[in-house]
Amino acid sequence: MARKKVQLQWIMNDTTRRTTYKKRVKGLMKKAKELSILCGVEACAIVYSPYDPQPEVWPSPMEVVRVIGEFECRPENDQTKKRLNQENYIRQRVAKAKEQVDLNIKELSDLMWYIDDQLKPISHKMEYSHHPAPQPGGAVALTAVPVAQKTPLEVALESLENQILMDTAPQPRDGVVTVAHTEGQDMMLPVPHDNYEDPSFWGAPFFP
Amino acid sequence: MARKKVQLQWIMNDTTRRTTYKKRVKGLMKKAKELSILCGVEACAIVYSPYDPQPEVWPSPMEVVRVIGEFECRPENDQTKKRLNQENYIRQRVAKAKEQVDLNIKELSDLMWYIDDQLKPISHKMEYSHHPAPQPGGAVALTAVPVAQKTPLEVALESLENQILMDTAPQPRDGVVTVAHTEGQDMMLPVPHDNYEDPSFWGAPFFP
DNA sequence: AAGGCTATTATTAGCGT
DNA sequence: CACGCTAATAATAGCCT
Repeated sequence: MARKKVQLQWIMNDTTRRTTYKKRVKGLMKKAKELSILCGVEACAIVYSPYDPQPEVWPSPMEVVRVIGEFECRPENDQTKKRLNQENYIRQRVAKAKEQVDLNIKELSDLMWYIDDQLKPISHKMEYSHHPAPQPGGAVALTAVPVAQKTPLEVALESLENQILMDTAPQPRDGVVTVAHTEGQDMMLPVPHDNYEDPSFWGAPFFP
Repeated sequence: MARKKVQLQWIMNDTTRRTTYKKRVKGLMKKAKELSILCGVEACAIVYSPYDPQPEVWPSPMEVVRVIGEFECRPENDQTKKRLNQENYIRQRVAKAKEQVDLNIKELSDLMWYIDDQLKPISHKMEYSHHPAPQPGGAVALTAVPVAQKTPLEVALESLENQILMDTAPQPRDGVVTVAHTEGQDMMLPVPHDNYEDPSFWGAPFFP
C-alpha cells in the first residue's frame, strides 16, 4: 500500500519478497496484538518462512501451543461467558497482575541467584557480601529503601539491575549459550524491542 | 485508523468492541492471506472470541491443524542459541523483567482508578478516603508499609486487592462485558506457569 | 541486508440508515 | 445488529543510504 498498488500474487524478486515479508510479518503480528487487546480476545498467529529458522509467532510459542490446544480440542466454551461478569473480571485482573508482579520479581531474584552461581567458579575471591543471594520472593524487596519520588520497588529493581550488570559485564562468560526471545505485549511498551528474533527456549539452566 | 485515533486498550463499550472485533478480524485474516500469497509462506491465524461459537481461523480449519502440527513438532534450532551471549541475555532479561513489573504495577493502579470511577455514580456517599485514587506509577508503592516477612510490594498488592474486592464485590455491575485475552511473555520464565490464562489482558489503559 | 523516508494505498472509527 | 459511507489514521512499496 504505497507508492504503487501491488497485485496480490507471489513476488518474483527475491529481495523485494524478503523485504515485504519482514515488513508484513511485523504488521500482521501487530494487528493480532491490537485485536487481542482492543477486543479482549485470545488469538495467535504463526508464519513459517524460509527467511527465519523458527516460525514467526504471536503472542509466544508457549501461548501458541496453548491456544492451539484449545482449537484442536474445540469443546464448547461457554466458560467464556462466566468471565463476562464484572466482579469476576476484576478478581481475575487483580490476581493476574499480582501473579505477574510476583513472577517478575522472582525472575529477577532467580536471575541474580543464577548469576552468583555462575560467578563463583570464576572468582572465588570476590566479595559477594554486597549482594547476597536473593531469597526467592523476598530479597529483591528487602534491598528497597525509602526514597522520595521513586517507589521502593523501583529502587530495588535499579539496585538489582546495577548489581547484575556490574557483576556480569566485566567478565565474558562462554559455555552457557543463551538467546533472546520474542515477546508478546511489546506494543504495550514504549520502548522498541520488536526486533528480537529468537523464540524462547533456554534449556533452563537455573530453574529447578 | 479513522475518524479518531484509538488507544491500545480494551474497549469498554460492548457494541463498539463487538463492531471493532468484526472489522478487525476480517482485516487480520486478509493480512494473513496477503502475506501468504505475496511471500509464498505458510501461515495461520486463530482468534477466539465470545462473539463466535467457533474460533475465527485462516486459512481453514484443516490447514490450521496442519500448520499447527508443524509448529509443535519443530525441534529447537541450536543456531539461534549462538546469536546472543550471556551478557546481552542478562541485560535483556533484567530490562524486560523490570519493565514488566513497572507495567504491572501501573496496571493495578489504573485498574483501581477505573474501579473508583465506576463506583462513584453508584454510591456517592461512600468514603473513598481509605483508598485514594492511585497516582500512575506511584500510588501502589506509596501504600506500602514496612512489614516483616512480606515485601513492600506484596503488602501493597494485598492492600490494593482487598480494597478492590471489597469495593467491587458488594454491588454487581453489568453493562461492562469483559473477556480475557492471552498475552505473551510467559516464555521468558522457565518456571512453570502455563496455567495462567489471561496475563495482562486489558490492553493498557495507561500507555501513552 | 538493515534502516529511514515519503508518497500512496489500505484499514477502519464514528455515524447514519 | 448488519451495512454503507467517509474522514482520518495506519501500513507499507519503492528508494536511498
